[in-house]
Amino acid sequence: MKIRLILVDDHEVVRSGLRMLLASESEIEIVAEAGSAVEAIAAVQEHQPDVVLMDIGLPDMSGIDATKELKKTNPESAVVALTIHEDEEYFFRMLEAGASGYVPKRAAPEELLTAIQVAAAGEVYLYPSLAKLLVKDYLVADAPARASNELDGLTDREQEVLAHLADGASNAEIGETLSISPKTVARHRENIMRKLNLHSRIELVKYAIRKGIIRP
Amino acid sequence: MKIRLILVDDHEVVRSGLRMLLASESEIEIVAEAGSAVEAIAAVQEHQPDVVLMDIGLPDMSGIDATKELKKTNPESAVVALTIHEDEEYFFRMLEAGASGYVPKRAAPEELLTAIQVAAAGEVYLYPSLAKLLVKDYLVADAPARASNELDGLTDREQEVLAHLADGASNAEIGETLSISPKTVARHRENIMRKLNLHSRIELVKYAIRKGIIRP
DNA sequence: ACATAAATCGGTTACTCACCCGATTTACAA
DNA sequence: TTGTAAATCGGGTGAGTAACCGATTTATGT
Repeated sequence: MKIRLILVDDHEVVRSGLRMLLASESEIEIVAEAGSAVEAIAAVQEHQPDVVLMDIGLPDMSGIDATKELKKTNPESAVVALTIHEDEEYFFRMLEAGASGYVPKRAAPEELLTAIQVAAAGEVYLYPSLAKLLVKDYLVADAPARASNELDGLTDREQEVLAHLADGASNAEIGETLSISPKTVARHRENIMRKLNLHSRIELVKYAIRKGIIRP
Repeated sequence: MKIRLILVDDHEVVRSGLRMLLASESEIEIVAEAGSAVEAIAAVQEHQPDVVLMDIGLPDMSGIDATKELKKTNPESAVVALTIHEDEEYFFRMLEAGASGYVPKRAAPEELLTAIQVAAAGEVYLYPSLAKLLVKDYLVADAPARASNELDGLTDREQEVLAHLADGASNAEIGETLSISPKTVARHRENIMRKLNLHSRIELVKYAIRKGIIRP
């Protein structure tokens, strides 16, 4: 079963180069080409390819927006970005648009072939320098959740009360669920606020979200 | 400049197989081997390799914890996980431990070589099925930020007031900064709460964080 | 010209909050 | 044994909140 592919790039020379390169691969069949975003969208709807090799710098619309359009009508067609851009910005926006692969034009030809095969198989190919960016993003994004467990000297009971406070419960409600007096809850709250140097329930909520105690 | 590598796996046969495979690559030099986590940590401190090829299922300590230890003392040594596990769980925990690559044992030998070279170059190699997991995680994690801009019919002024409310300001403070009566601020707050079906400032804070209006 | 929405201002009321004061019991460590 | 810390309970006060009621002015559009 051949991989049915559409080439999208506004430069004829680039397309012919890619055609030559990919023609040597018997697994790949180029069913159409496009020099603009609108041509690409039309070609995809007509041919329903397995993979779309998408440039980002197109004359009429960015490859990112083109990919979003494609994914609306033909979500089964995998999109591989092939571009000169190696910035964080373009990379992440292409992922959000629904791309299954991202390969800079400076990459080795074998890497492009790999990316196409991977995308056709429903997986994701990330060029190493960009994989690094994504991992970095993952680590900083989930950092707060992992940075918890150090709750600045709060006792067990205080942490328990904090969880309910941040959830939006009143002193009375918390007292009921924990089977203690609302005044005791208020006392715990005072101690929490003093220890954390916070002065309102809203600051408590933000603190709890930062520490991963509750979700927004 | 050869890539100096340490093999970590508790099965002698696996190590000898990898030794054979990697010996054929002139770029790679195996400087040590280890059959357990403690051996691995000692070997890394002694040889300071460019890359550590790390199994996860070790007898004394998991490869994940071993990687964490390694990264504390020798952060320059890149770790590539080579394992039978393809679960989300192990993969993400290995990333958090500081791995620069993750290759399942079922992968093709060339992919392992690529991963080692990529890791030695300071980049990150992700096997496609796992890259897909990471991209998926990225898309769901950042979904709230992108889901904003649709602020459920709030007027400009209401959004402005909401931002200050979620920041923790009182009606009086907001009135001062916006040069309007605190009663007007309260009125805006009422309208906001009715439109969003929220009933406390704390819920407003969580809403604002979900929508990306403020940071926790 | 009339309707609609937005933005503004005022009053009232029950409730909660944040902060202060006091206290006892329990438990664990110096 | 004598602290110290944690957890519990209570009173009091001024400020703020959430919820209703009312109103006017100013656009914007039909």
